[in-house]
Amino acid sequence: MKGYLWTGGPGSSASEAPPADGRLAPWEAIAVDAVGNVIEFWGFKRNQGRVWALLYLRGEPLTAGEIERELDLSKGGVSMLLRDLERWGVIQRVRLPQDTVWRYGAENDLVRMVTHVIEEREAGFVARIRADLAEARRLAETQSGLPPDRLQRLEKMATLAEHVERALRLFIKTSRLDVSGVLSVFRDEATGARRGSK
Amino acid sequence: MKGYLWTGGPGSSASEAPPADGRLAPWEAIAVDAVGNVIEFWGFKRNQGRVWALLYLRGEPLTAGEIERELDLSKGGVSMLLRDLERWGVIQRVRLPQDTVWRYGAENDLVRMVTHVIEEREAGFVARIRADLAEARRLAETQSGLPPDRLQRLEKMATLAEHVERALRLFIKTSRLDVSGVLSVFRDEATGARRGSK
DNA sequence: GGTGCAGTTCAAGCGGTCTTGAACTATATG
DNA sequence: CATATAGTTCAAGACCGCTTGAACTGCACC
Repeated sequence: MKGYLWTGGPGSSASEAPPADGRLAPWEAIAVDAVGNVIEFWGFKRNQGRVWALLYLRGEPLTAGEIERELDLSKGGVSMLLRDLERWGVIQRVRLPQDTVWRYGAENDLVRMVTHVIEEREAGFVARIRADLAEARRLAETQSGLPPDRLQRLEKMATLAEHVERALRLFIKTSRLDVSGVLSVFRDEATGARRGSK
Repeated sequence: MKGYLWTGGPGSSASEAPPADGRLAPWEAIAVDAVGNVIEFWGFKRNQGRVWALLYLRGEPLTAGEIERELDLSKGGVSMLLRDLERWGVIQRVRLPQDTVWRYGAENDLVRMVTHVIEEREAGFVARIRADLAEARRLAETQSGLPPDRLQRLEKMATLAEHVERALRLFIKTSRLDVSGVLSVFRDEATGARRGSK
């Protein structure tokens, strides 16, 4: 997640999508890219978001080949993306009765996955920072001729880090709660729809 | 902000710093790198964080040359980093009375800067996503033969986006409040210390 | 067993940002 | 004015993750 999120001009980012392949409807392309942008913003791959979004919007499971064509991705790429998404539990691999090929359907817990991964990532990251600052403090304290104000500033740094950490935790908890309401709605309708179709 | 934050092994990230230049004390190197990691995590350049941290820890203004040596950076790089930091108001350029060269001192509003930039970035980003999803919905509605459940899923997507947005806003507000207390302490002590020294 | 298609793996290339280092400008000093 | 040092700019290249595409595996069907 870097500045390149903003390098695009005033125009809508989605409209920059290359007019590549075959069937993807314009409104689908826009929605799919929007999700792709969000997911990239959160530190995942853009195409992971796009694949999930396509599967979610379609409502019924697609084959790898279909995904490949719709999103104009390479065979190998699709394989890896699907593996990641499946491992994280945001898509499901199904084999329909009289069918010989795997199909992939969207689960609805994208948000749960994002918060989960973020939580894990953030927690580990923050822990490392804390450990580093603690180590620095330990080393600094053993130094004999160190001016006291320097040590003080180091300690303030550590304090600040702790507060940021608390804020982060709170955010994750809050966003989870906030989103879970929406999620349940998601779940109810969407699974019903998928079961109903095809 | 990407996965490369985690590619480092189990060891502390700070300890991987190359044993390059001259004077930087070990505890300083660790603290400086820790801040660098945080700042990179938030979408800035690692070295921007390292420069600020060095200036903050030292308490008194340094010259560009000193920074260059301490952090083992190139002349040109230091110049650009300092310009960025100054523009954002997190360091201050000062010329001491009987001195001919510029020196740079840390301001204490690093956090204010981070939340500010994040706020701006996030707001613009979220707005774009919303616009894209709205556009997609508009297009989808004009389609005649579209199954109603598809449209429904698109709408749910938009709803979800709004909720995430709300959560984000809340986070920024909260973290600001939470951190402002710490900040004031920072300000009091640190400016005093800087004024007192040299 | 042979053929064809679905799916996986991974080295190589691409596209992006960050850093470097040399040329250039500005400023102080003899 | 000449010289030296501080500071800026920017093209070239380092660096790094993502995607591609070809080789490979697995499986079904003839």
